[in-house]
Amino acid sequence: MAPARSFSAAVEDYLKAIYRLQAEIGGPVTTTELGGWLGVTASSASGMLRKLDDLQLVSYEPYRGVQLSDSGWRAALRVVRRHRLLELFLSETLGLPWDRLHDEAEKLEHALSPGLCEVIAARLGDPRTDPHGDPIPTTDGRVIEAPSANLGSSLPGQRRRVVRVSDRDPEVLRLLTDLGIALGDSLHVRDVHASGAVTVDAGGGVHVLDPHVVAAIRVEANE
Amino acid sequence: MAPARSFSAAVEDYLKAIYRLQAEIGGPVTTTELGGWLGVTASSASGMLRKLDDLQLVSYEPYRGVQLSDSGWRAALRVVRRHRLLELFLSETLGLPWDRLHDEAEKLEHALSPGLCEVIAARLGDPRTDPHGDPIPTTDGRVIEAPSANLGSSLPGQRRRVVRVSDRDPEVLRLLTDLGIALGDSLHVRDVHASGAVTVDAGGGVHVLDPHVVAAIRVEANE
DNA sequence: GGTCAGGTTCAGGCATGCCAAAATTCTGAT
DNA sequence: ATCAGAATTTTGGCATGCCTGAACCTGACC
Repeated sequence: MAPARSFSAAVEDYLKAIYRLQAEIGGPVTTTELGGWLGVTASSASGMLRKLDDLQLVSYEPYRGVQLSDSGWRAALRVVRRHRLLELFLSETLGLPWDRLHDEAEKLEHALSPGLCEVIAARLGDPRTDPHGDPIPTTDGRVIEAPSANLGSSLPGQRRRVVRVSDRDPEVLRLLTDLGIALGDSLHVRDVHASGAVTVDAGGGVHVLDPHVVAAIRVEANE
Repeated sequence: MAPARSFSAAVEDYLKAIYRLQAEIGGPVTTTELGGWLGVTASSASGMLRKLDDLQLVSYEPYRGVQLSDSGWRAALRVVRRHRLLELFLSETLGLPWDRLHDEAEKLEHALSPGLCEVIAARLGDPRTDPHGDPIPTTDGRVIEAPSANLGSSLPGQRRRVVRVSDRDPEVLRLLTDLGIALGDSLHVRDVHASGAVTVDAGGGVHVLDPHVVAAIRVEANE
């Protein structure tokens, strides 16, 4: 079994970012993408990537992009697990609205000990998903991604259930709250515009969701 | 009203340590004491003190010791508030035993946003004391210290109630748990030894508490 | 094989820590 | 009361981690 050392907050943030970007674009992650995502310059990212490579957390070919190594992958999942458990914990125990969960968890996750993390998990009944529908990795490093599709790939007339919403942009989450759209809700797709906007009937009313919002919403794969 | 900036974890730790030591010894705090408390060399502490003085958080006379300034005092109380609320929160929501609270809170306190802190406070019903009996400072910077005395200053024959136990040493807390002594319990003082040890009847049995343990226990001032 | 967007390296900044050496204050003996 | 040695404190030099901007490479494409 891996030593499961603990890493600096910066290292954890990089690992998590690489994990997320890699999943999103399905291939090696670019220095600039990474820096952009983390809000640091490309030169900072480049420097850190060399370090992560030395630590064997990523495999990094200069000028070619990065990918998580096996141990980097496991380390990233540990951080993601902490993050998502914290989001759920804050939501359950404090009733924090979902648009505030991400930022708070982002800060706390680096200070959460593995021991306390598991106490929280146990208390929550070893949950599988967080309040945004994101799967919570297990302690032994598995993630069960329920198949889902972008709302934008829906066709007019379809009825789709919201199964996952990106926690990255609080604005979007607040908007959805205001529109009365929550996780698990069923949306009737009325129209898919060329611009990427989608018109949906959410039960409470008909709304035009702009592309930015559409991109944040994932729906069940079929039905 | 003060700007209430936010400080680095290191700065917060120094402020909290100065706050605590100042209260304990009732006067300016020494560089070496501070370093010892924080597990850092005196030279590191000295360097930080100059910085804190520049930030106007302390008044620092080289070679003469430090004292918190007004704004340093308020900043320290904010950290203490976060720490103690977290301890209570972890205890209430997770049932974490009191010997594990301090260390977890110590790490989390630097990552807890003011907003979330107040959500927690509200959820707990704006409590006044934490699980060790330490008073929780209010948002406007007041601390109500209930009068209490060291267990060691008791006299044989007295009956004293445990109102506060130092959270600094988990060992002591575990020992007390094992002996069945908890906050609020009544102790019958049997004997006070020259060594500083105290023999008590705790209801569940008679125990000789060594000076280290005695020093951690505070009892109600009178009865 | 030149161009240029993207990537890397270099020099340097800030925060914090350490050790060793210098400075200061304290203490106890005369 | 004084002063030498002990104890404490500060300073200076250096290390690490992470960041930045500027200058310099690379490699993919025309």
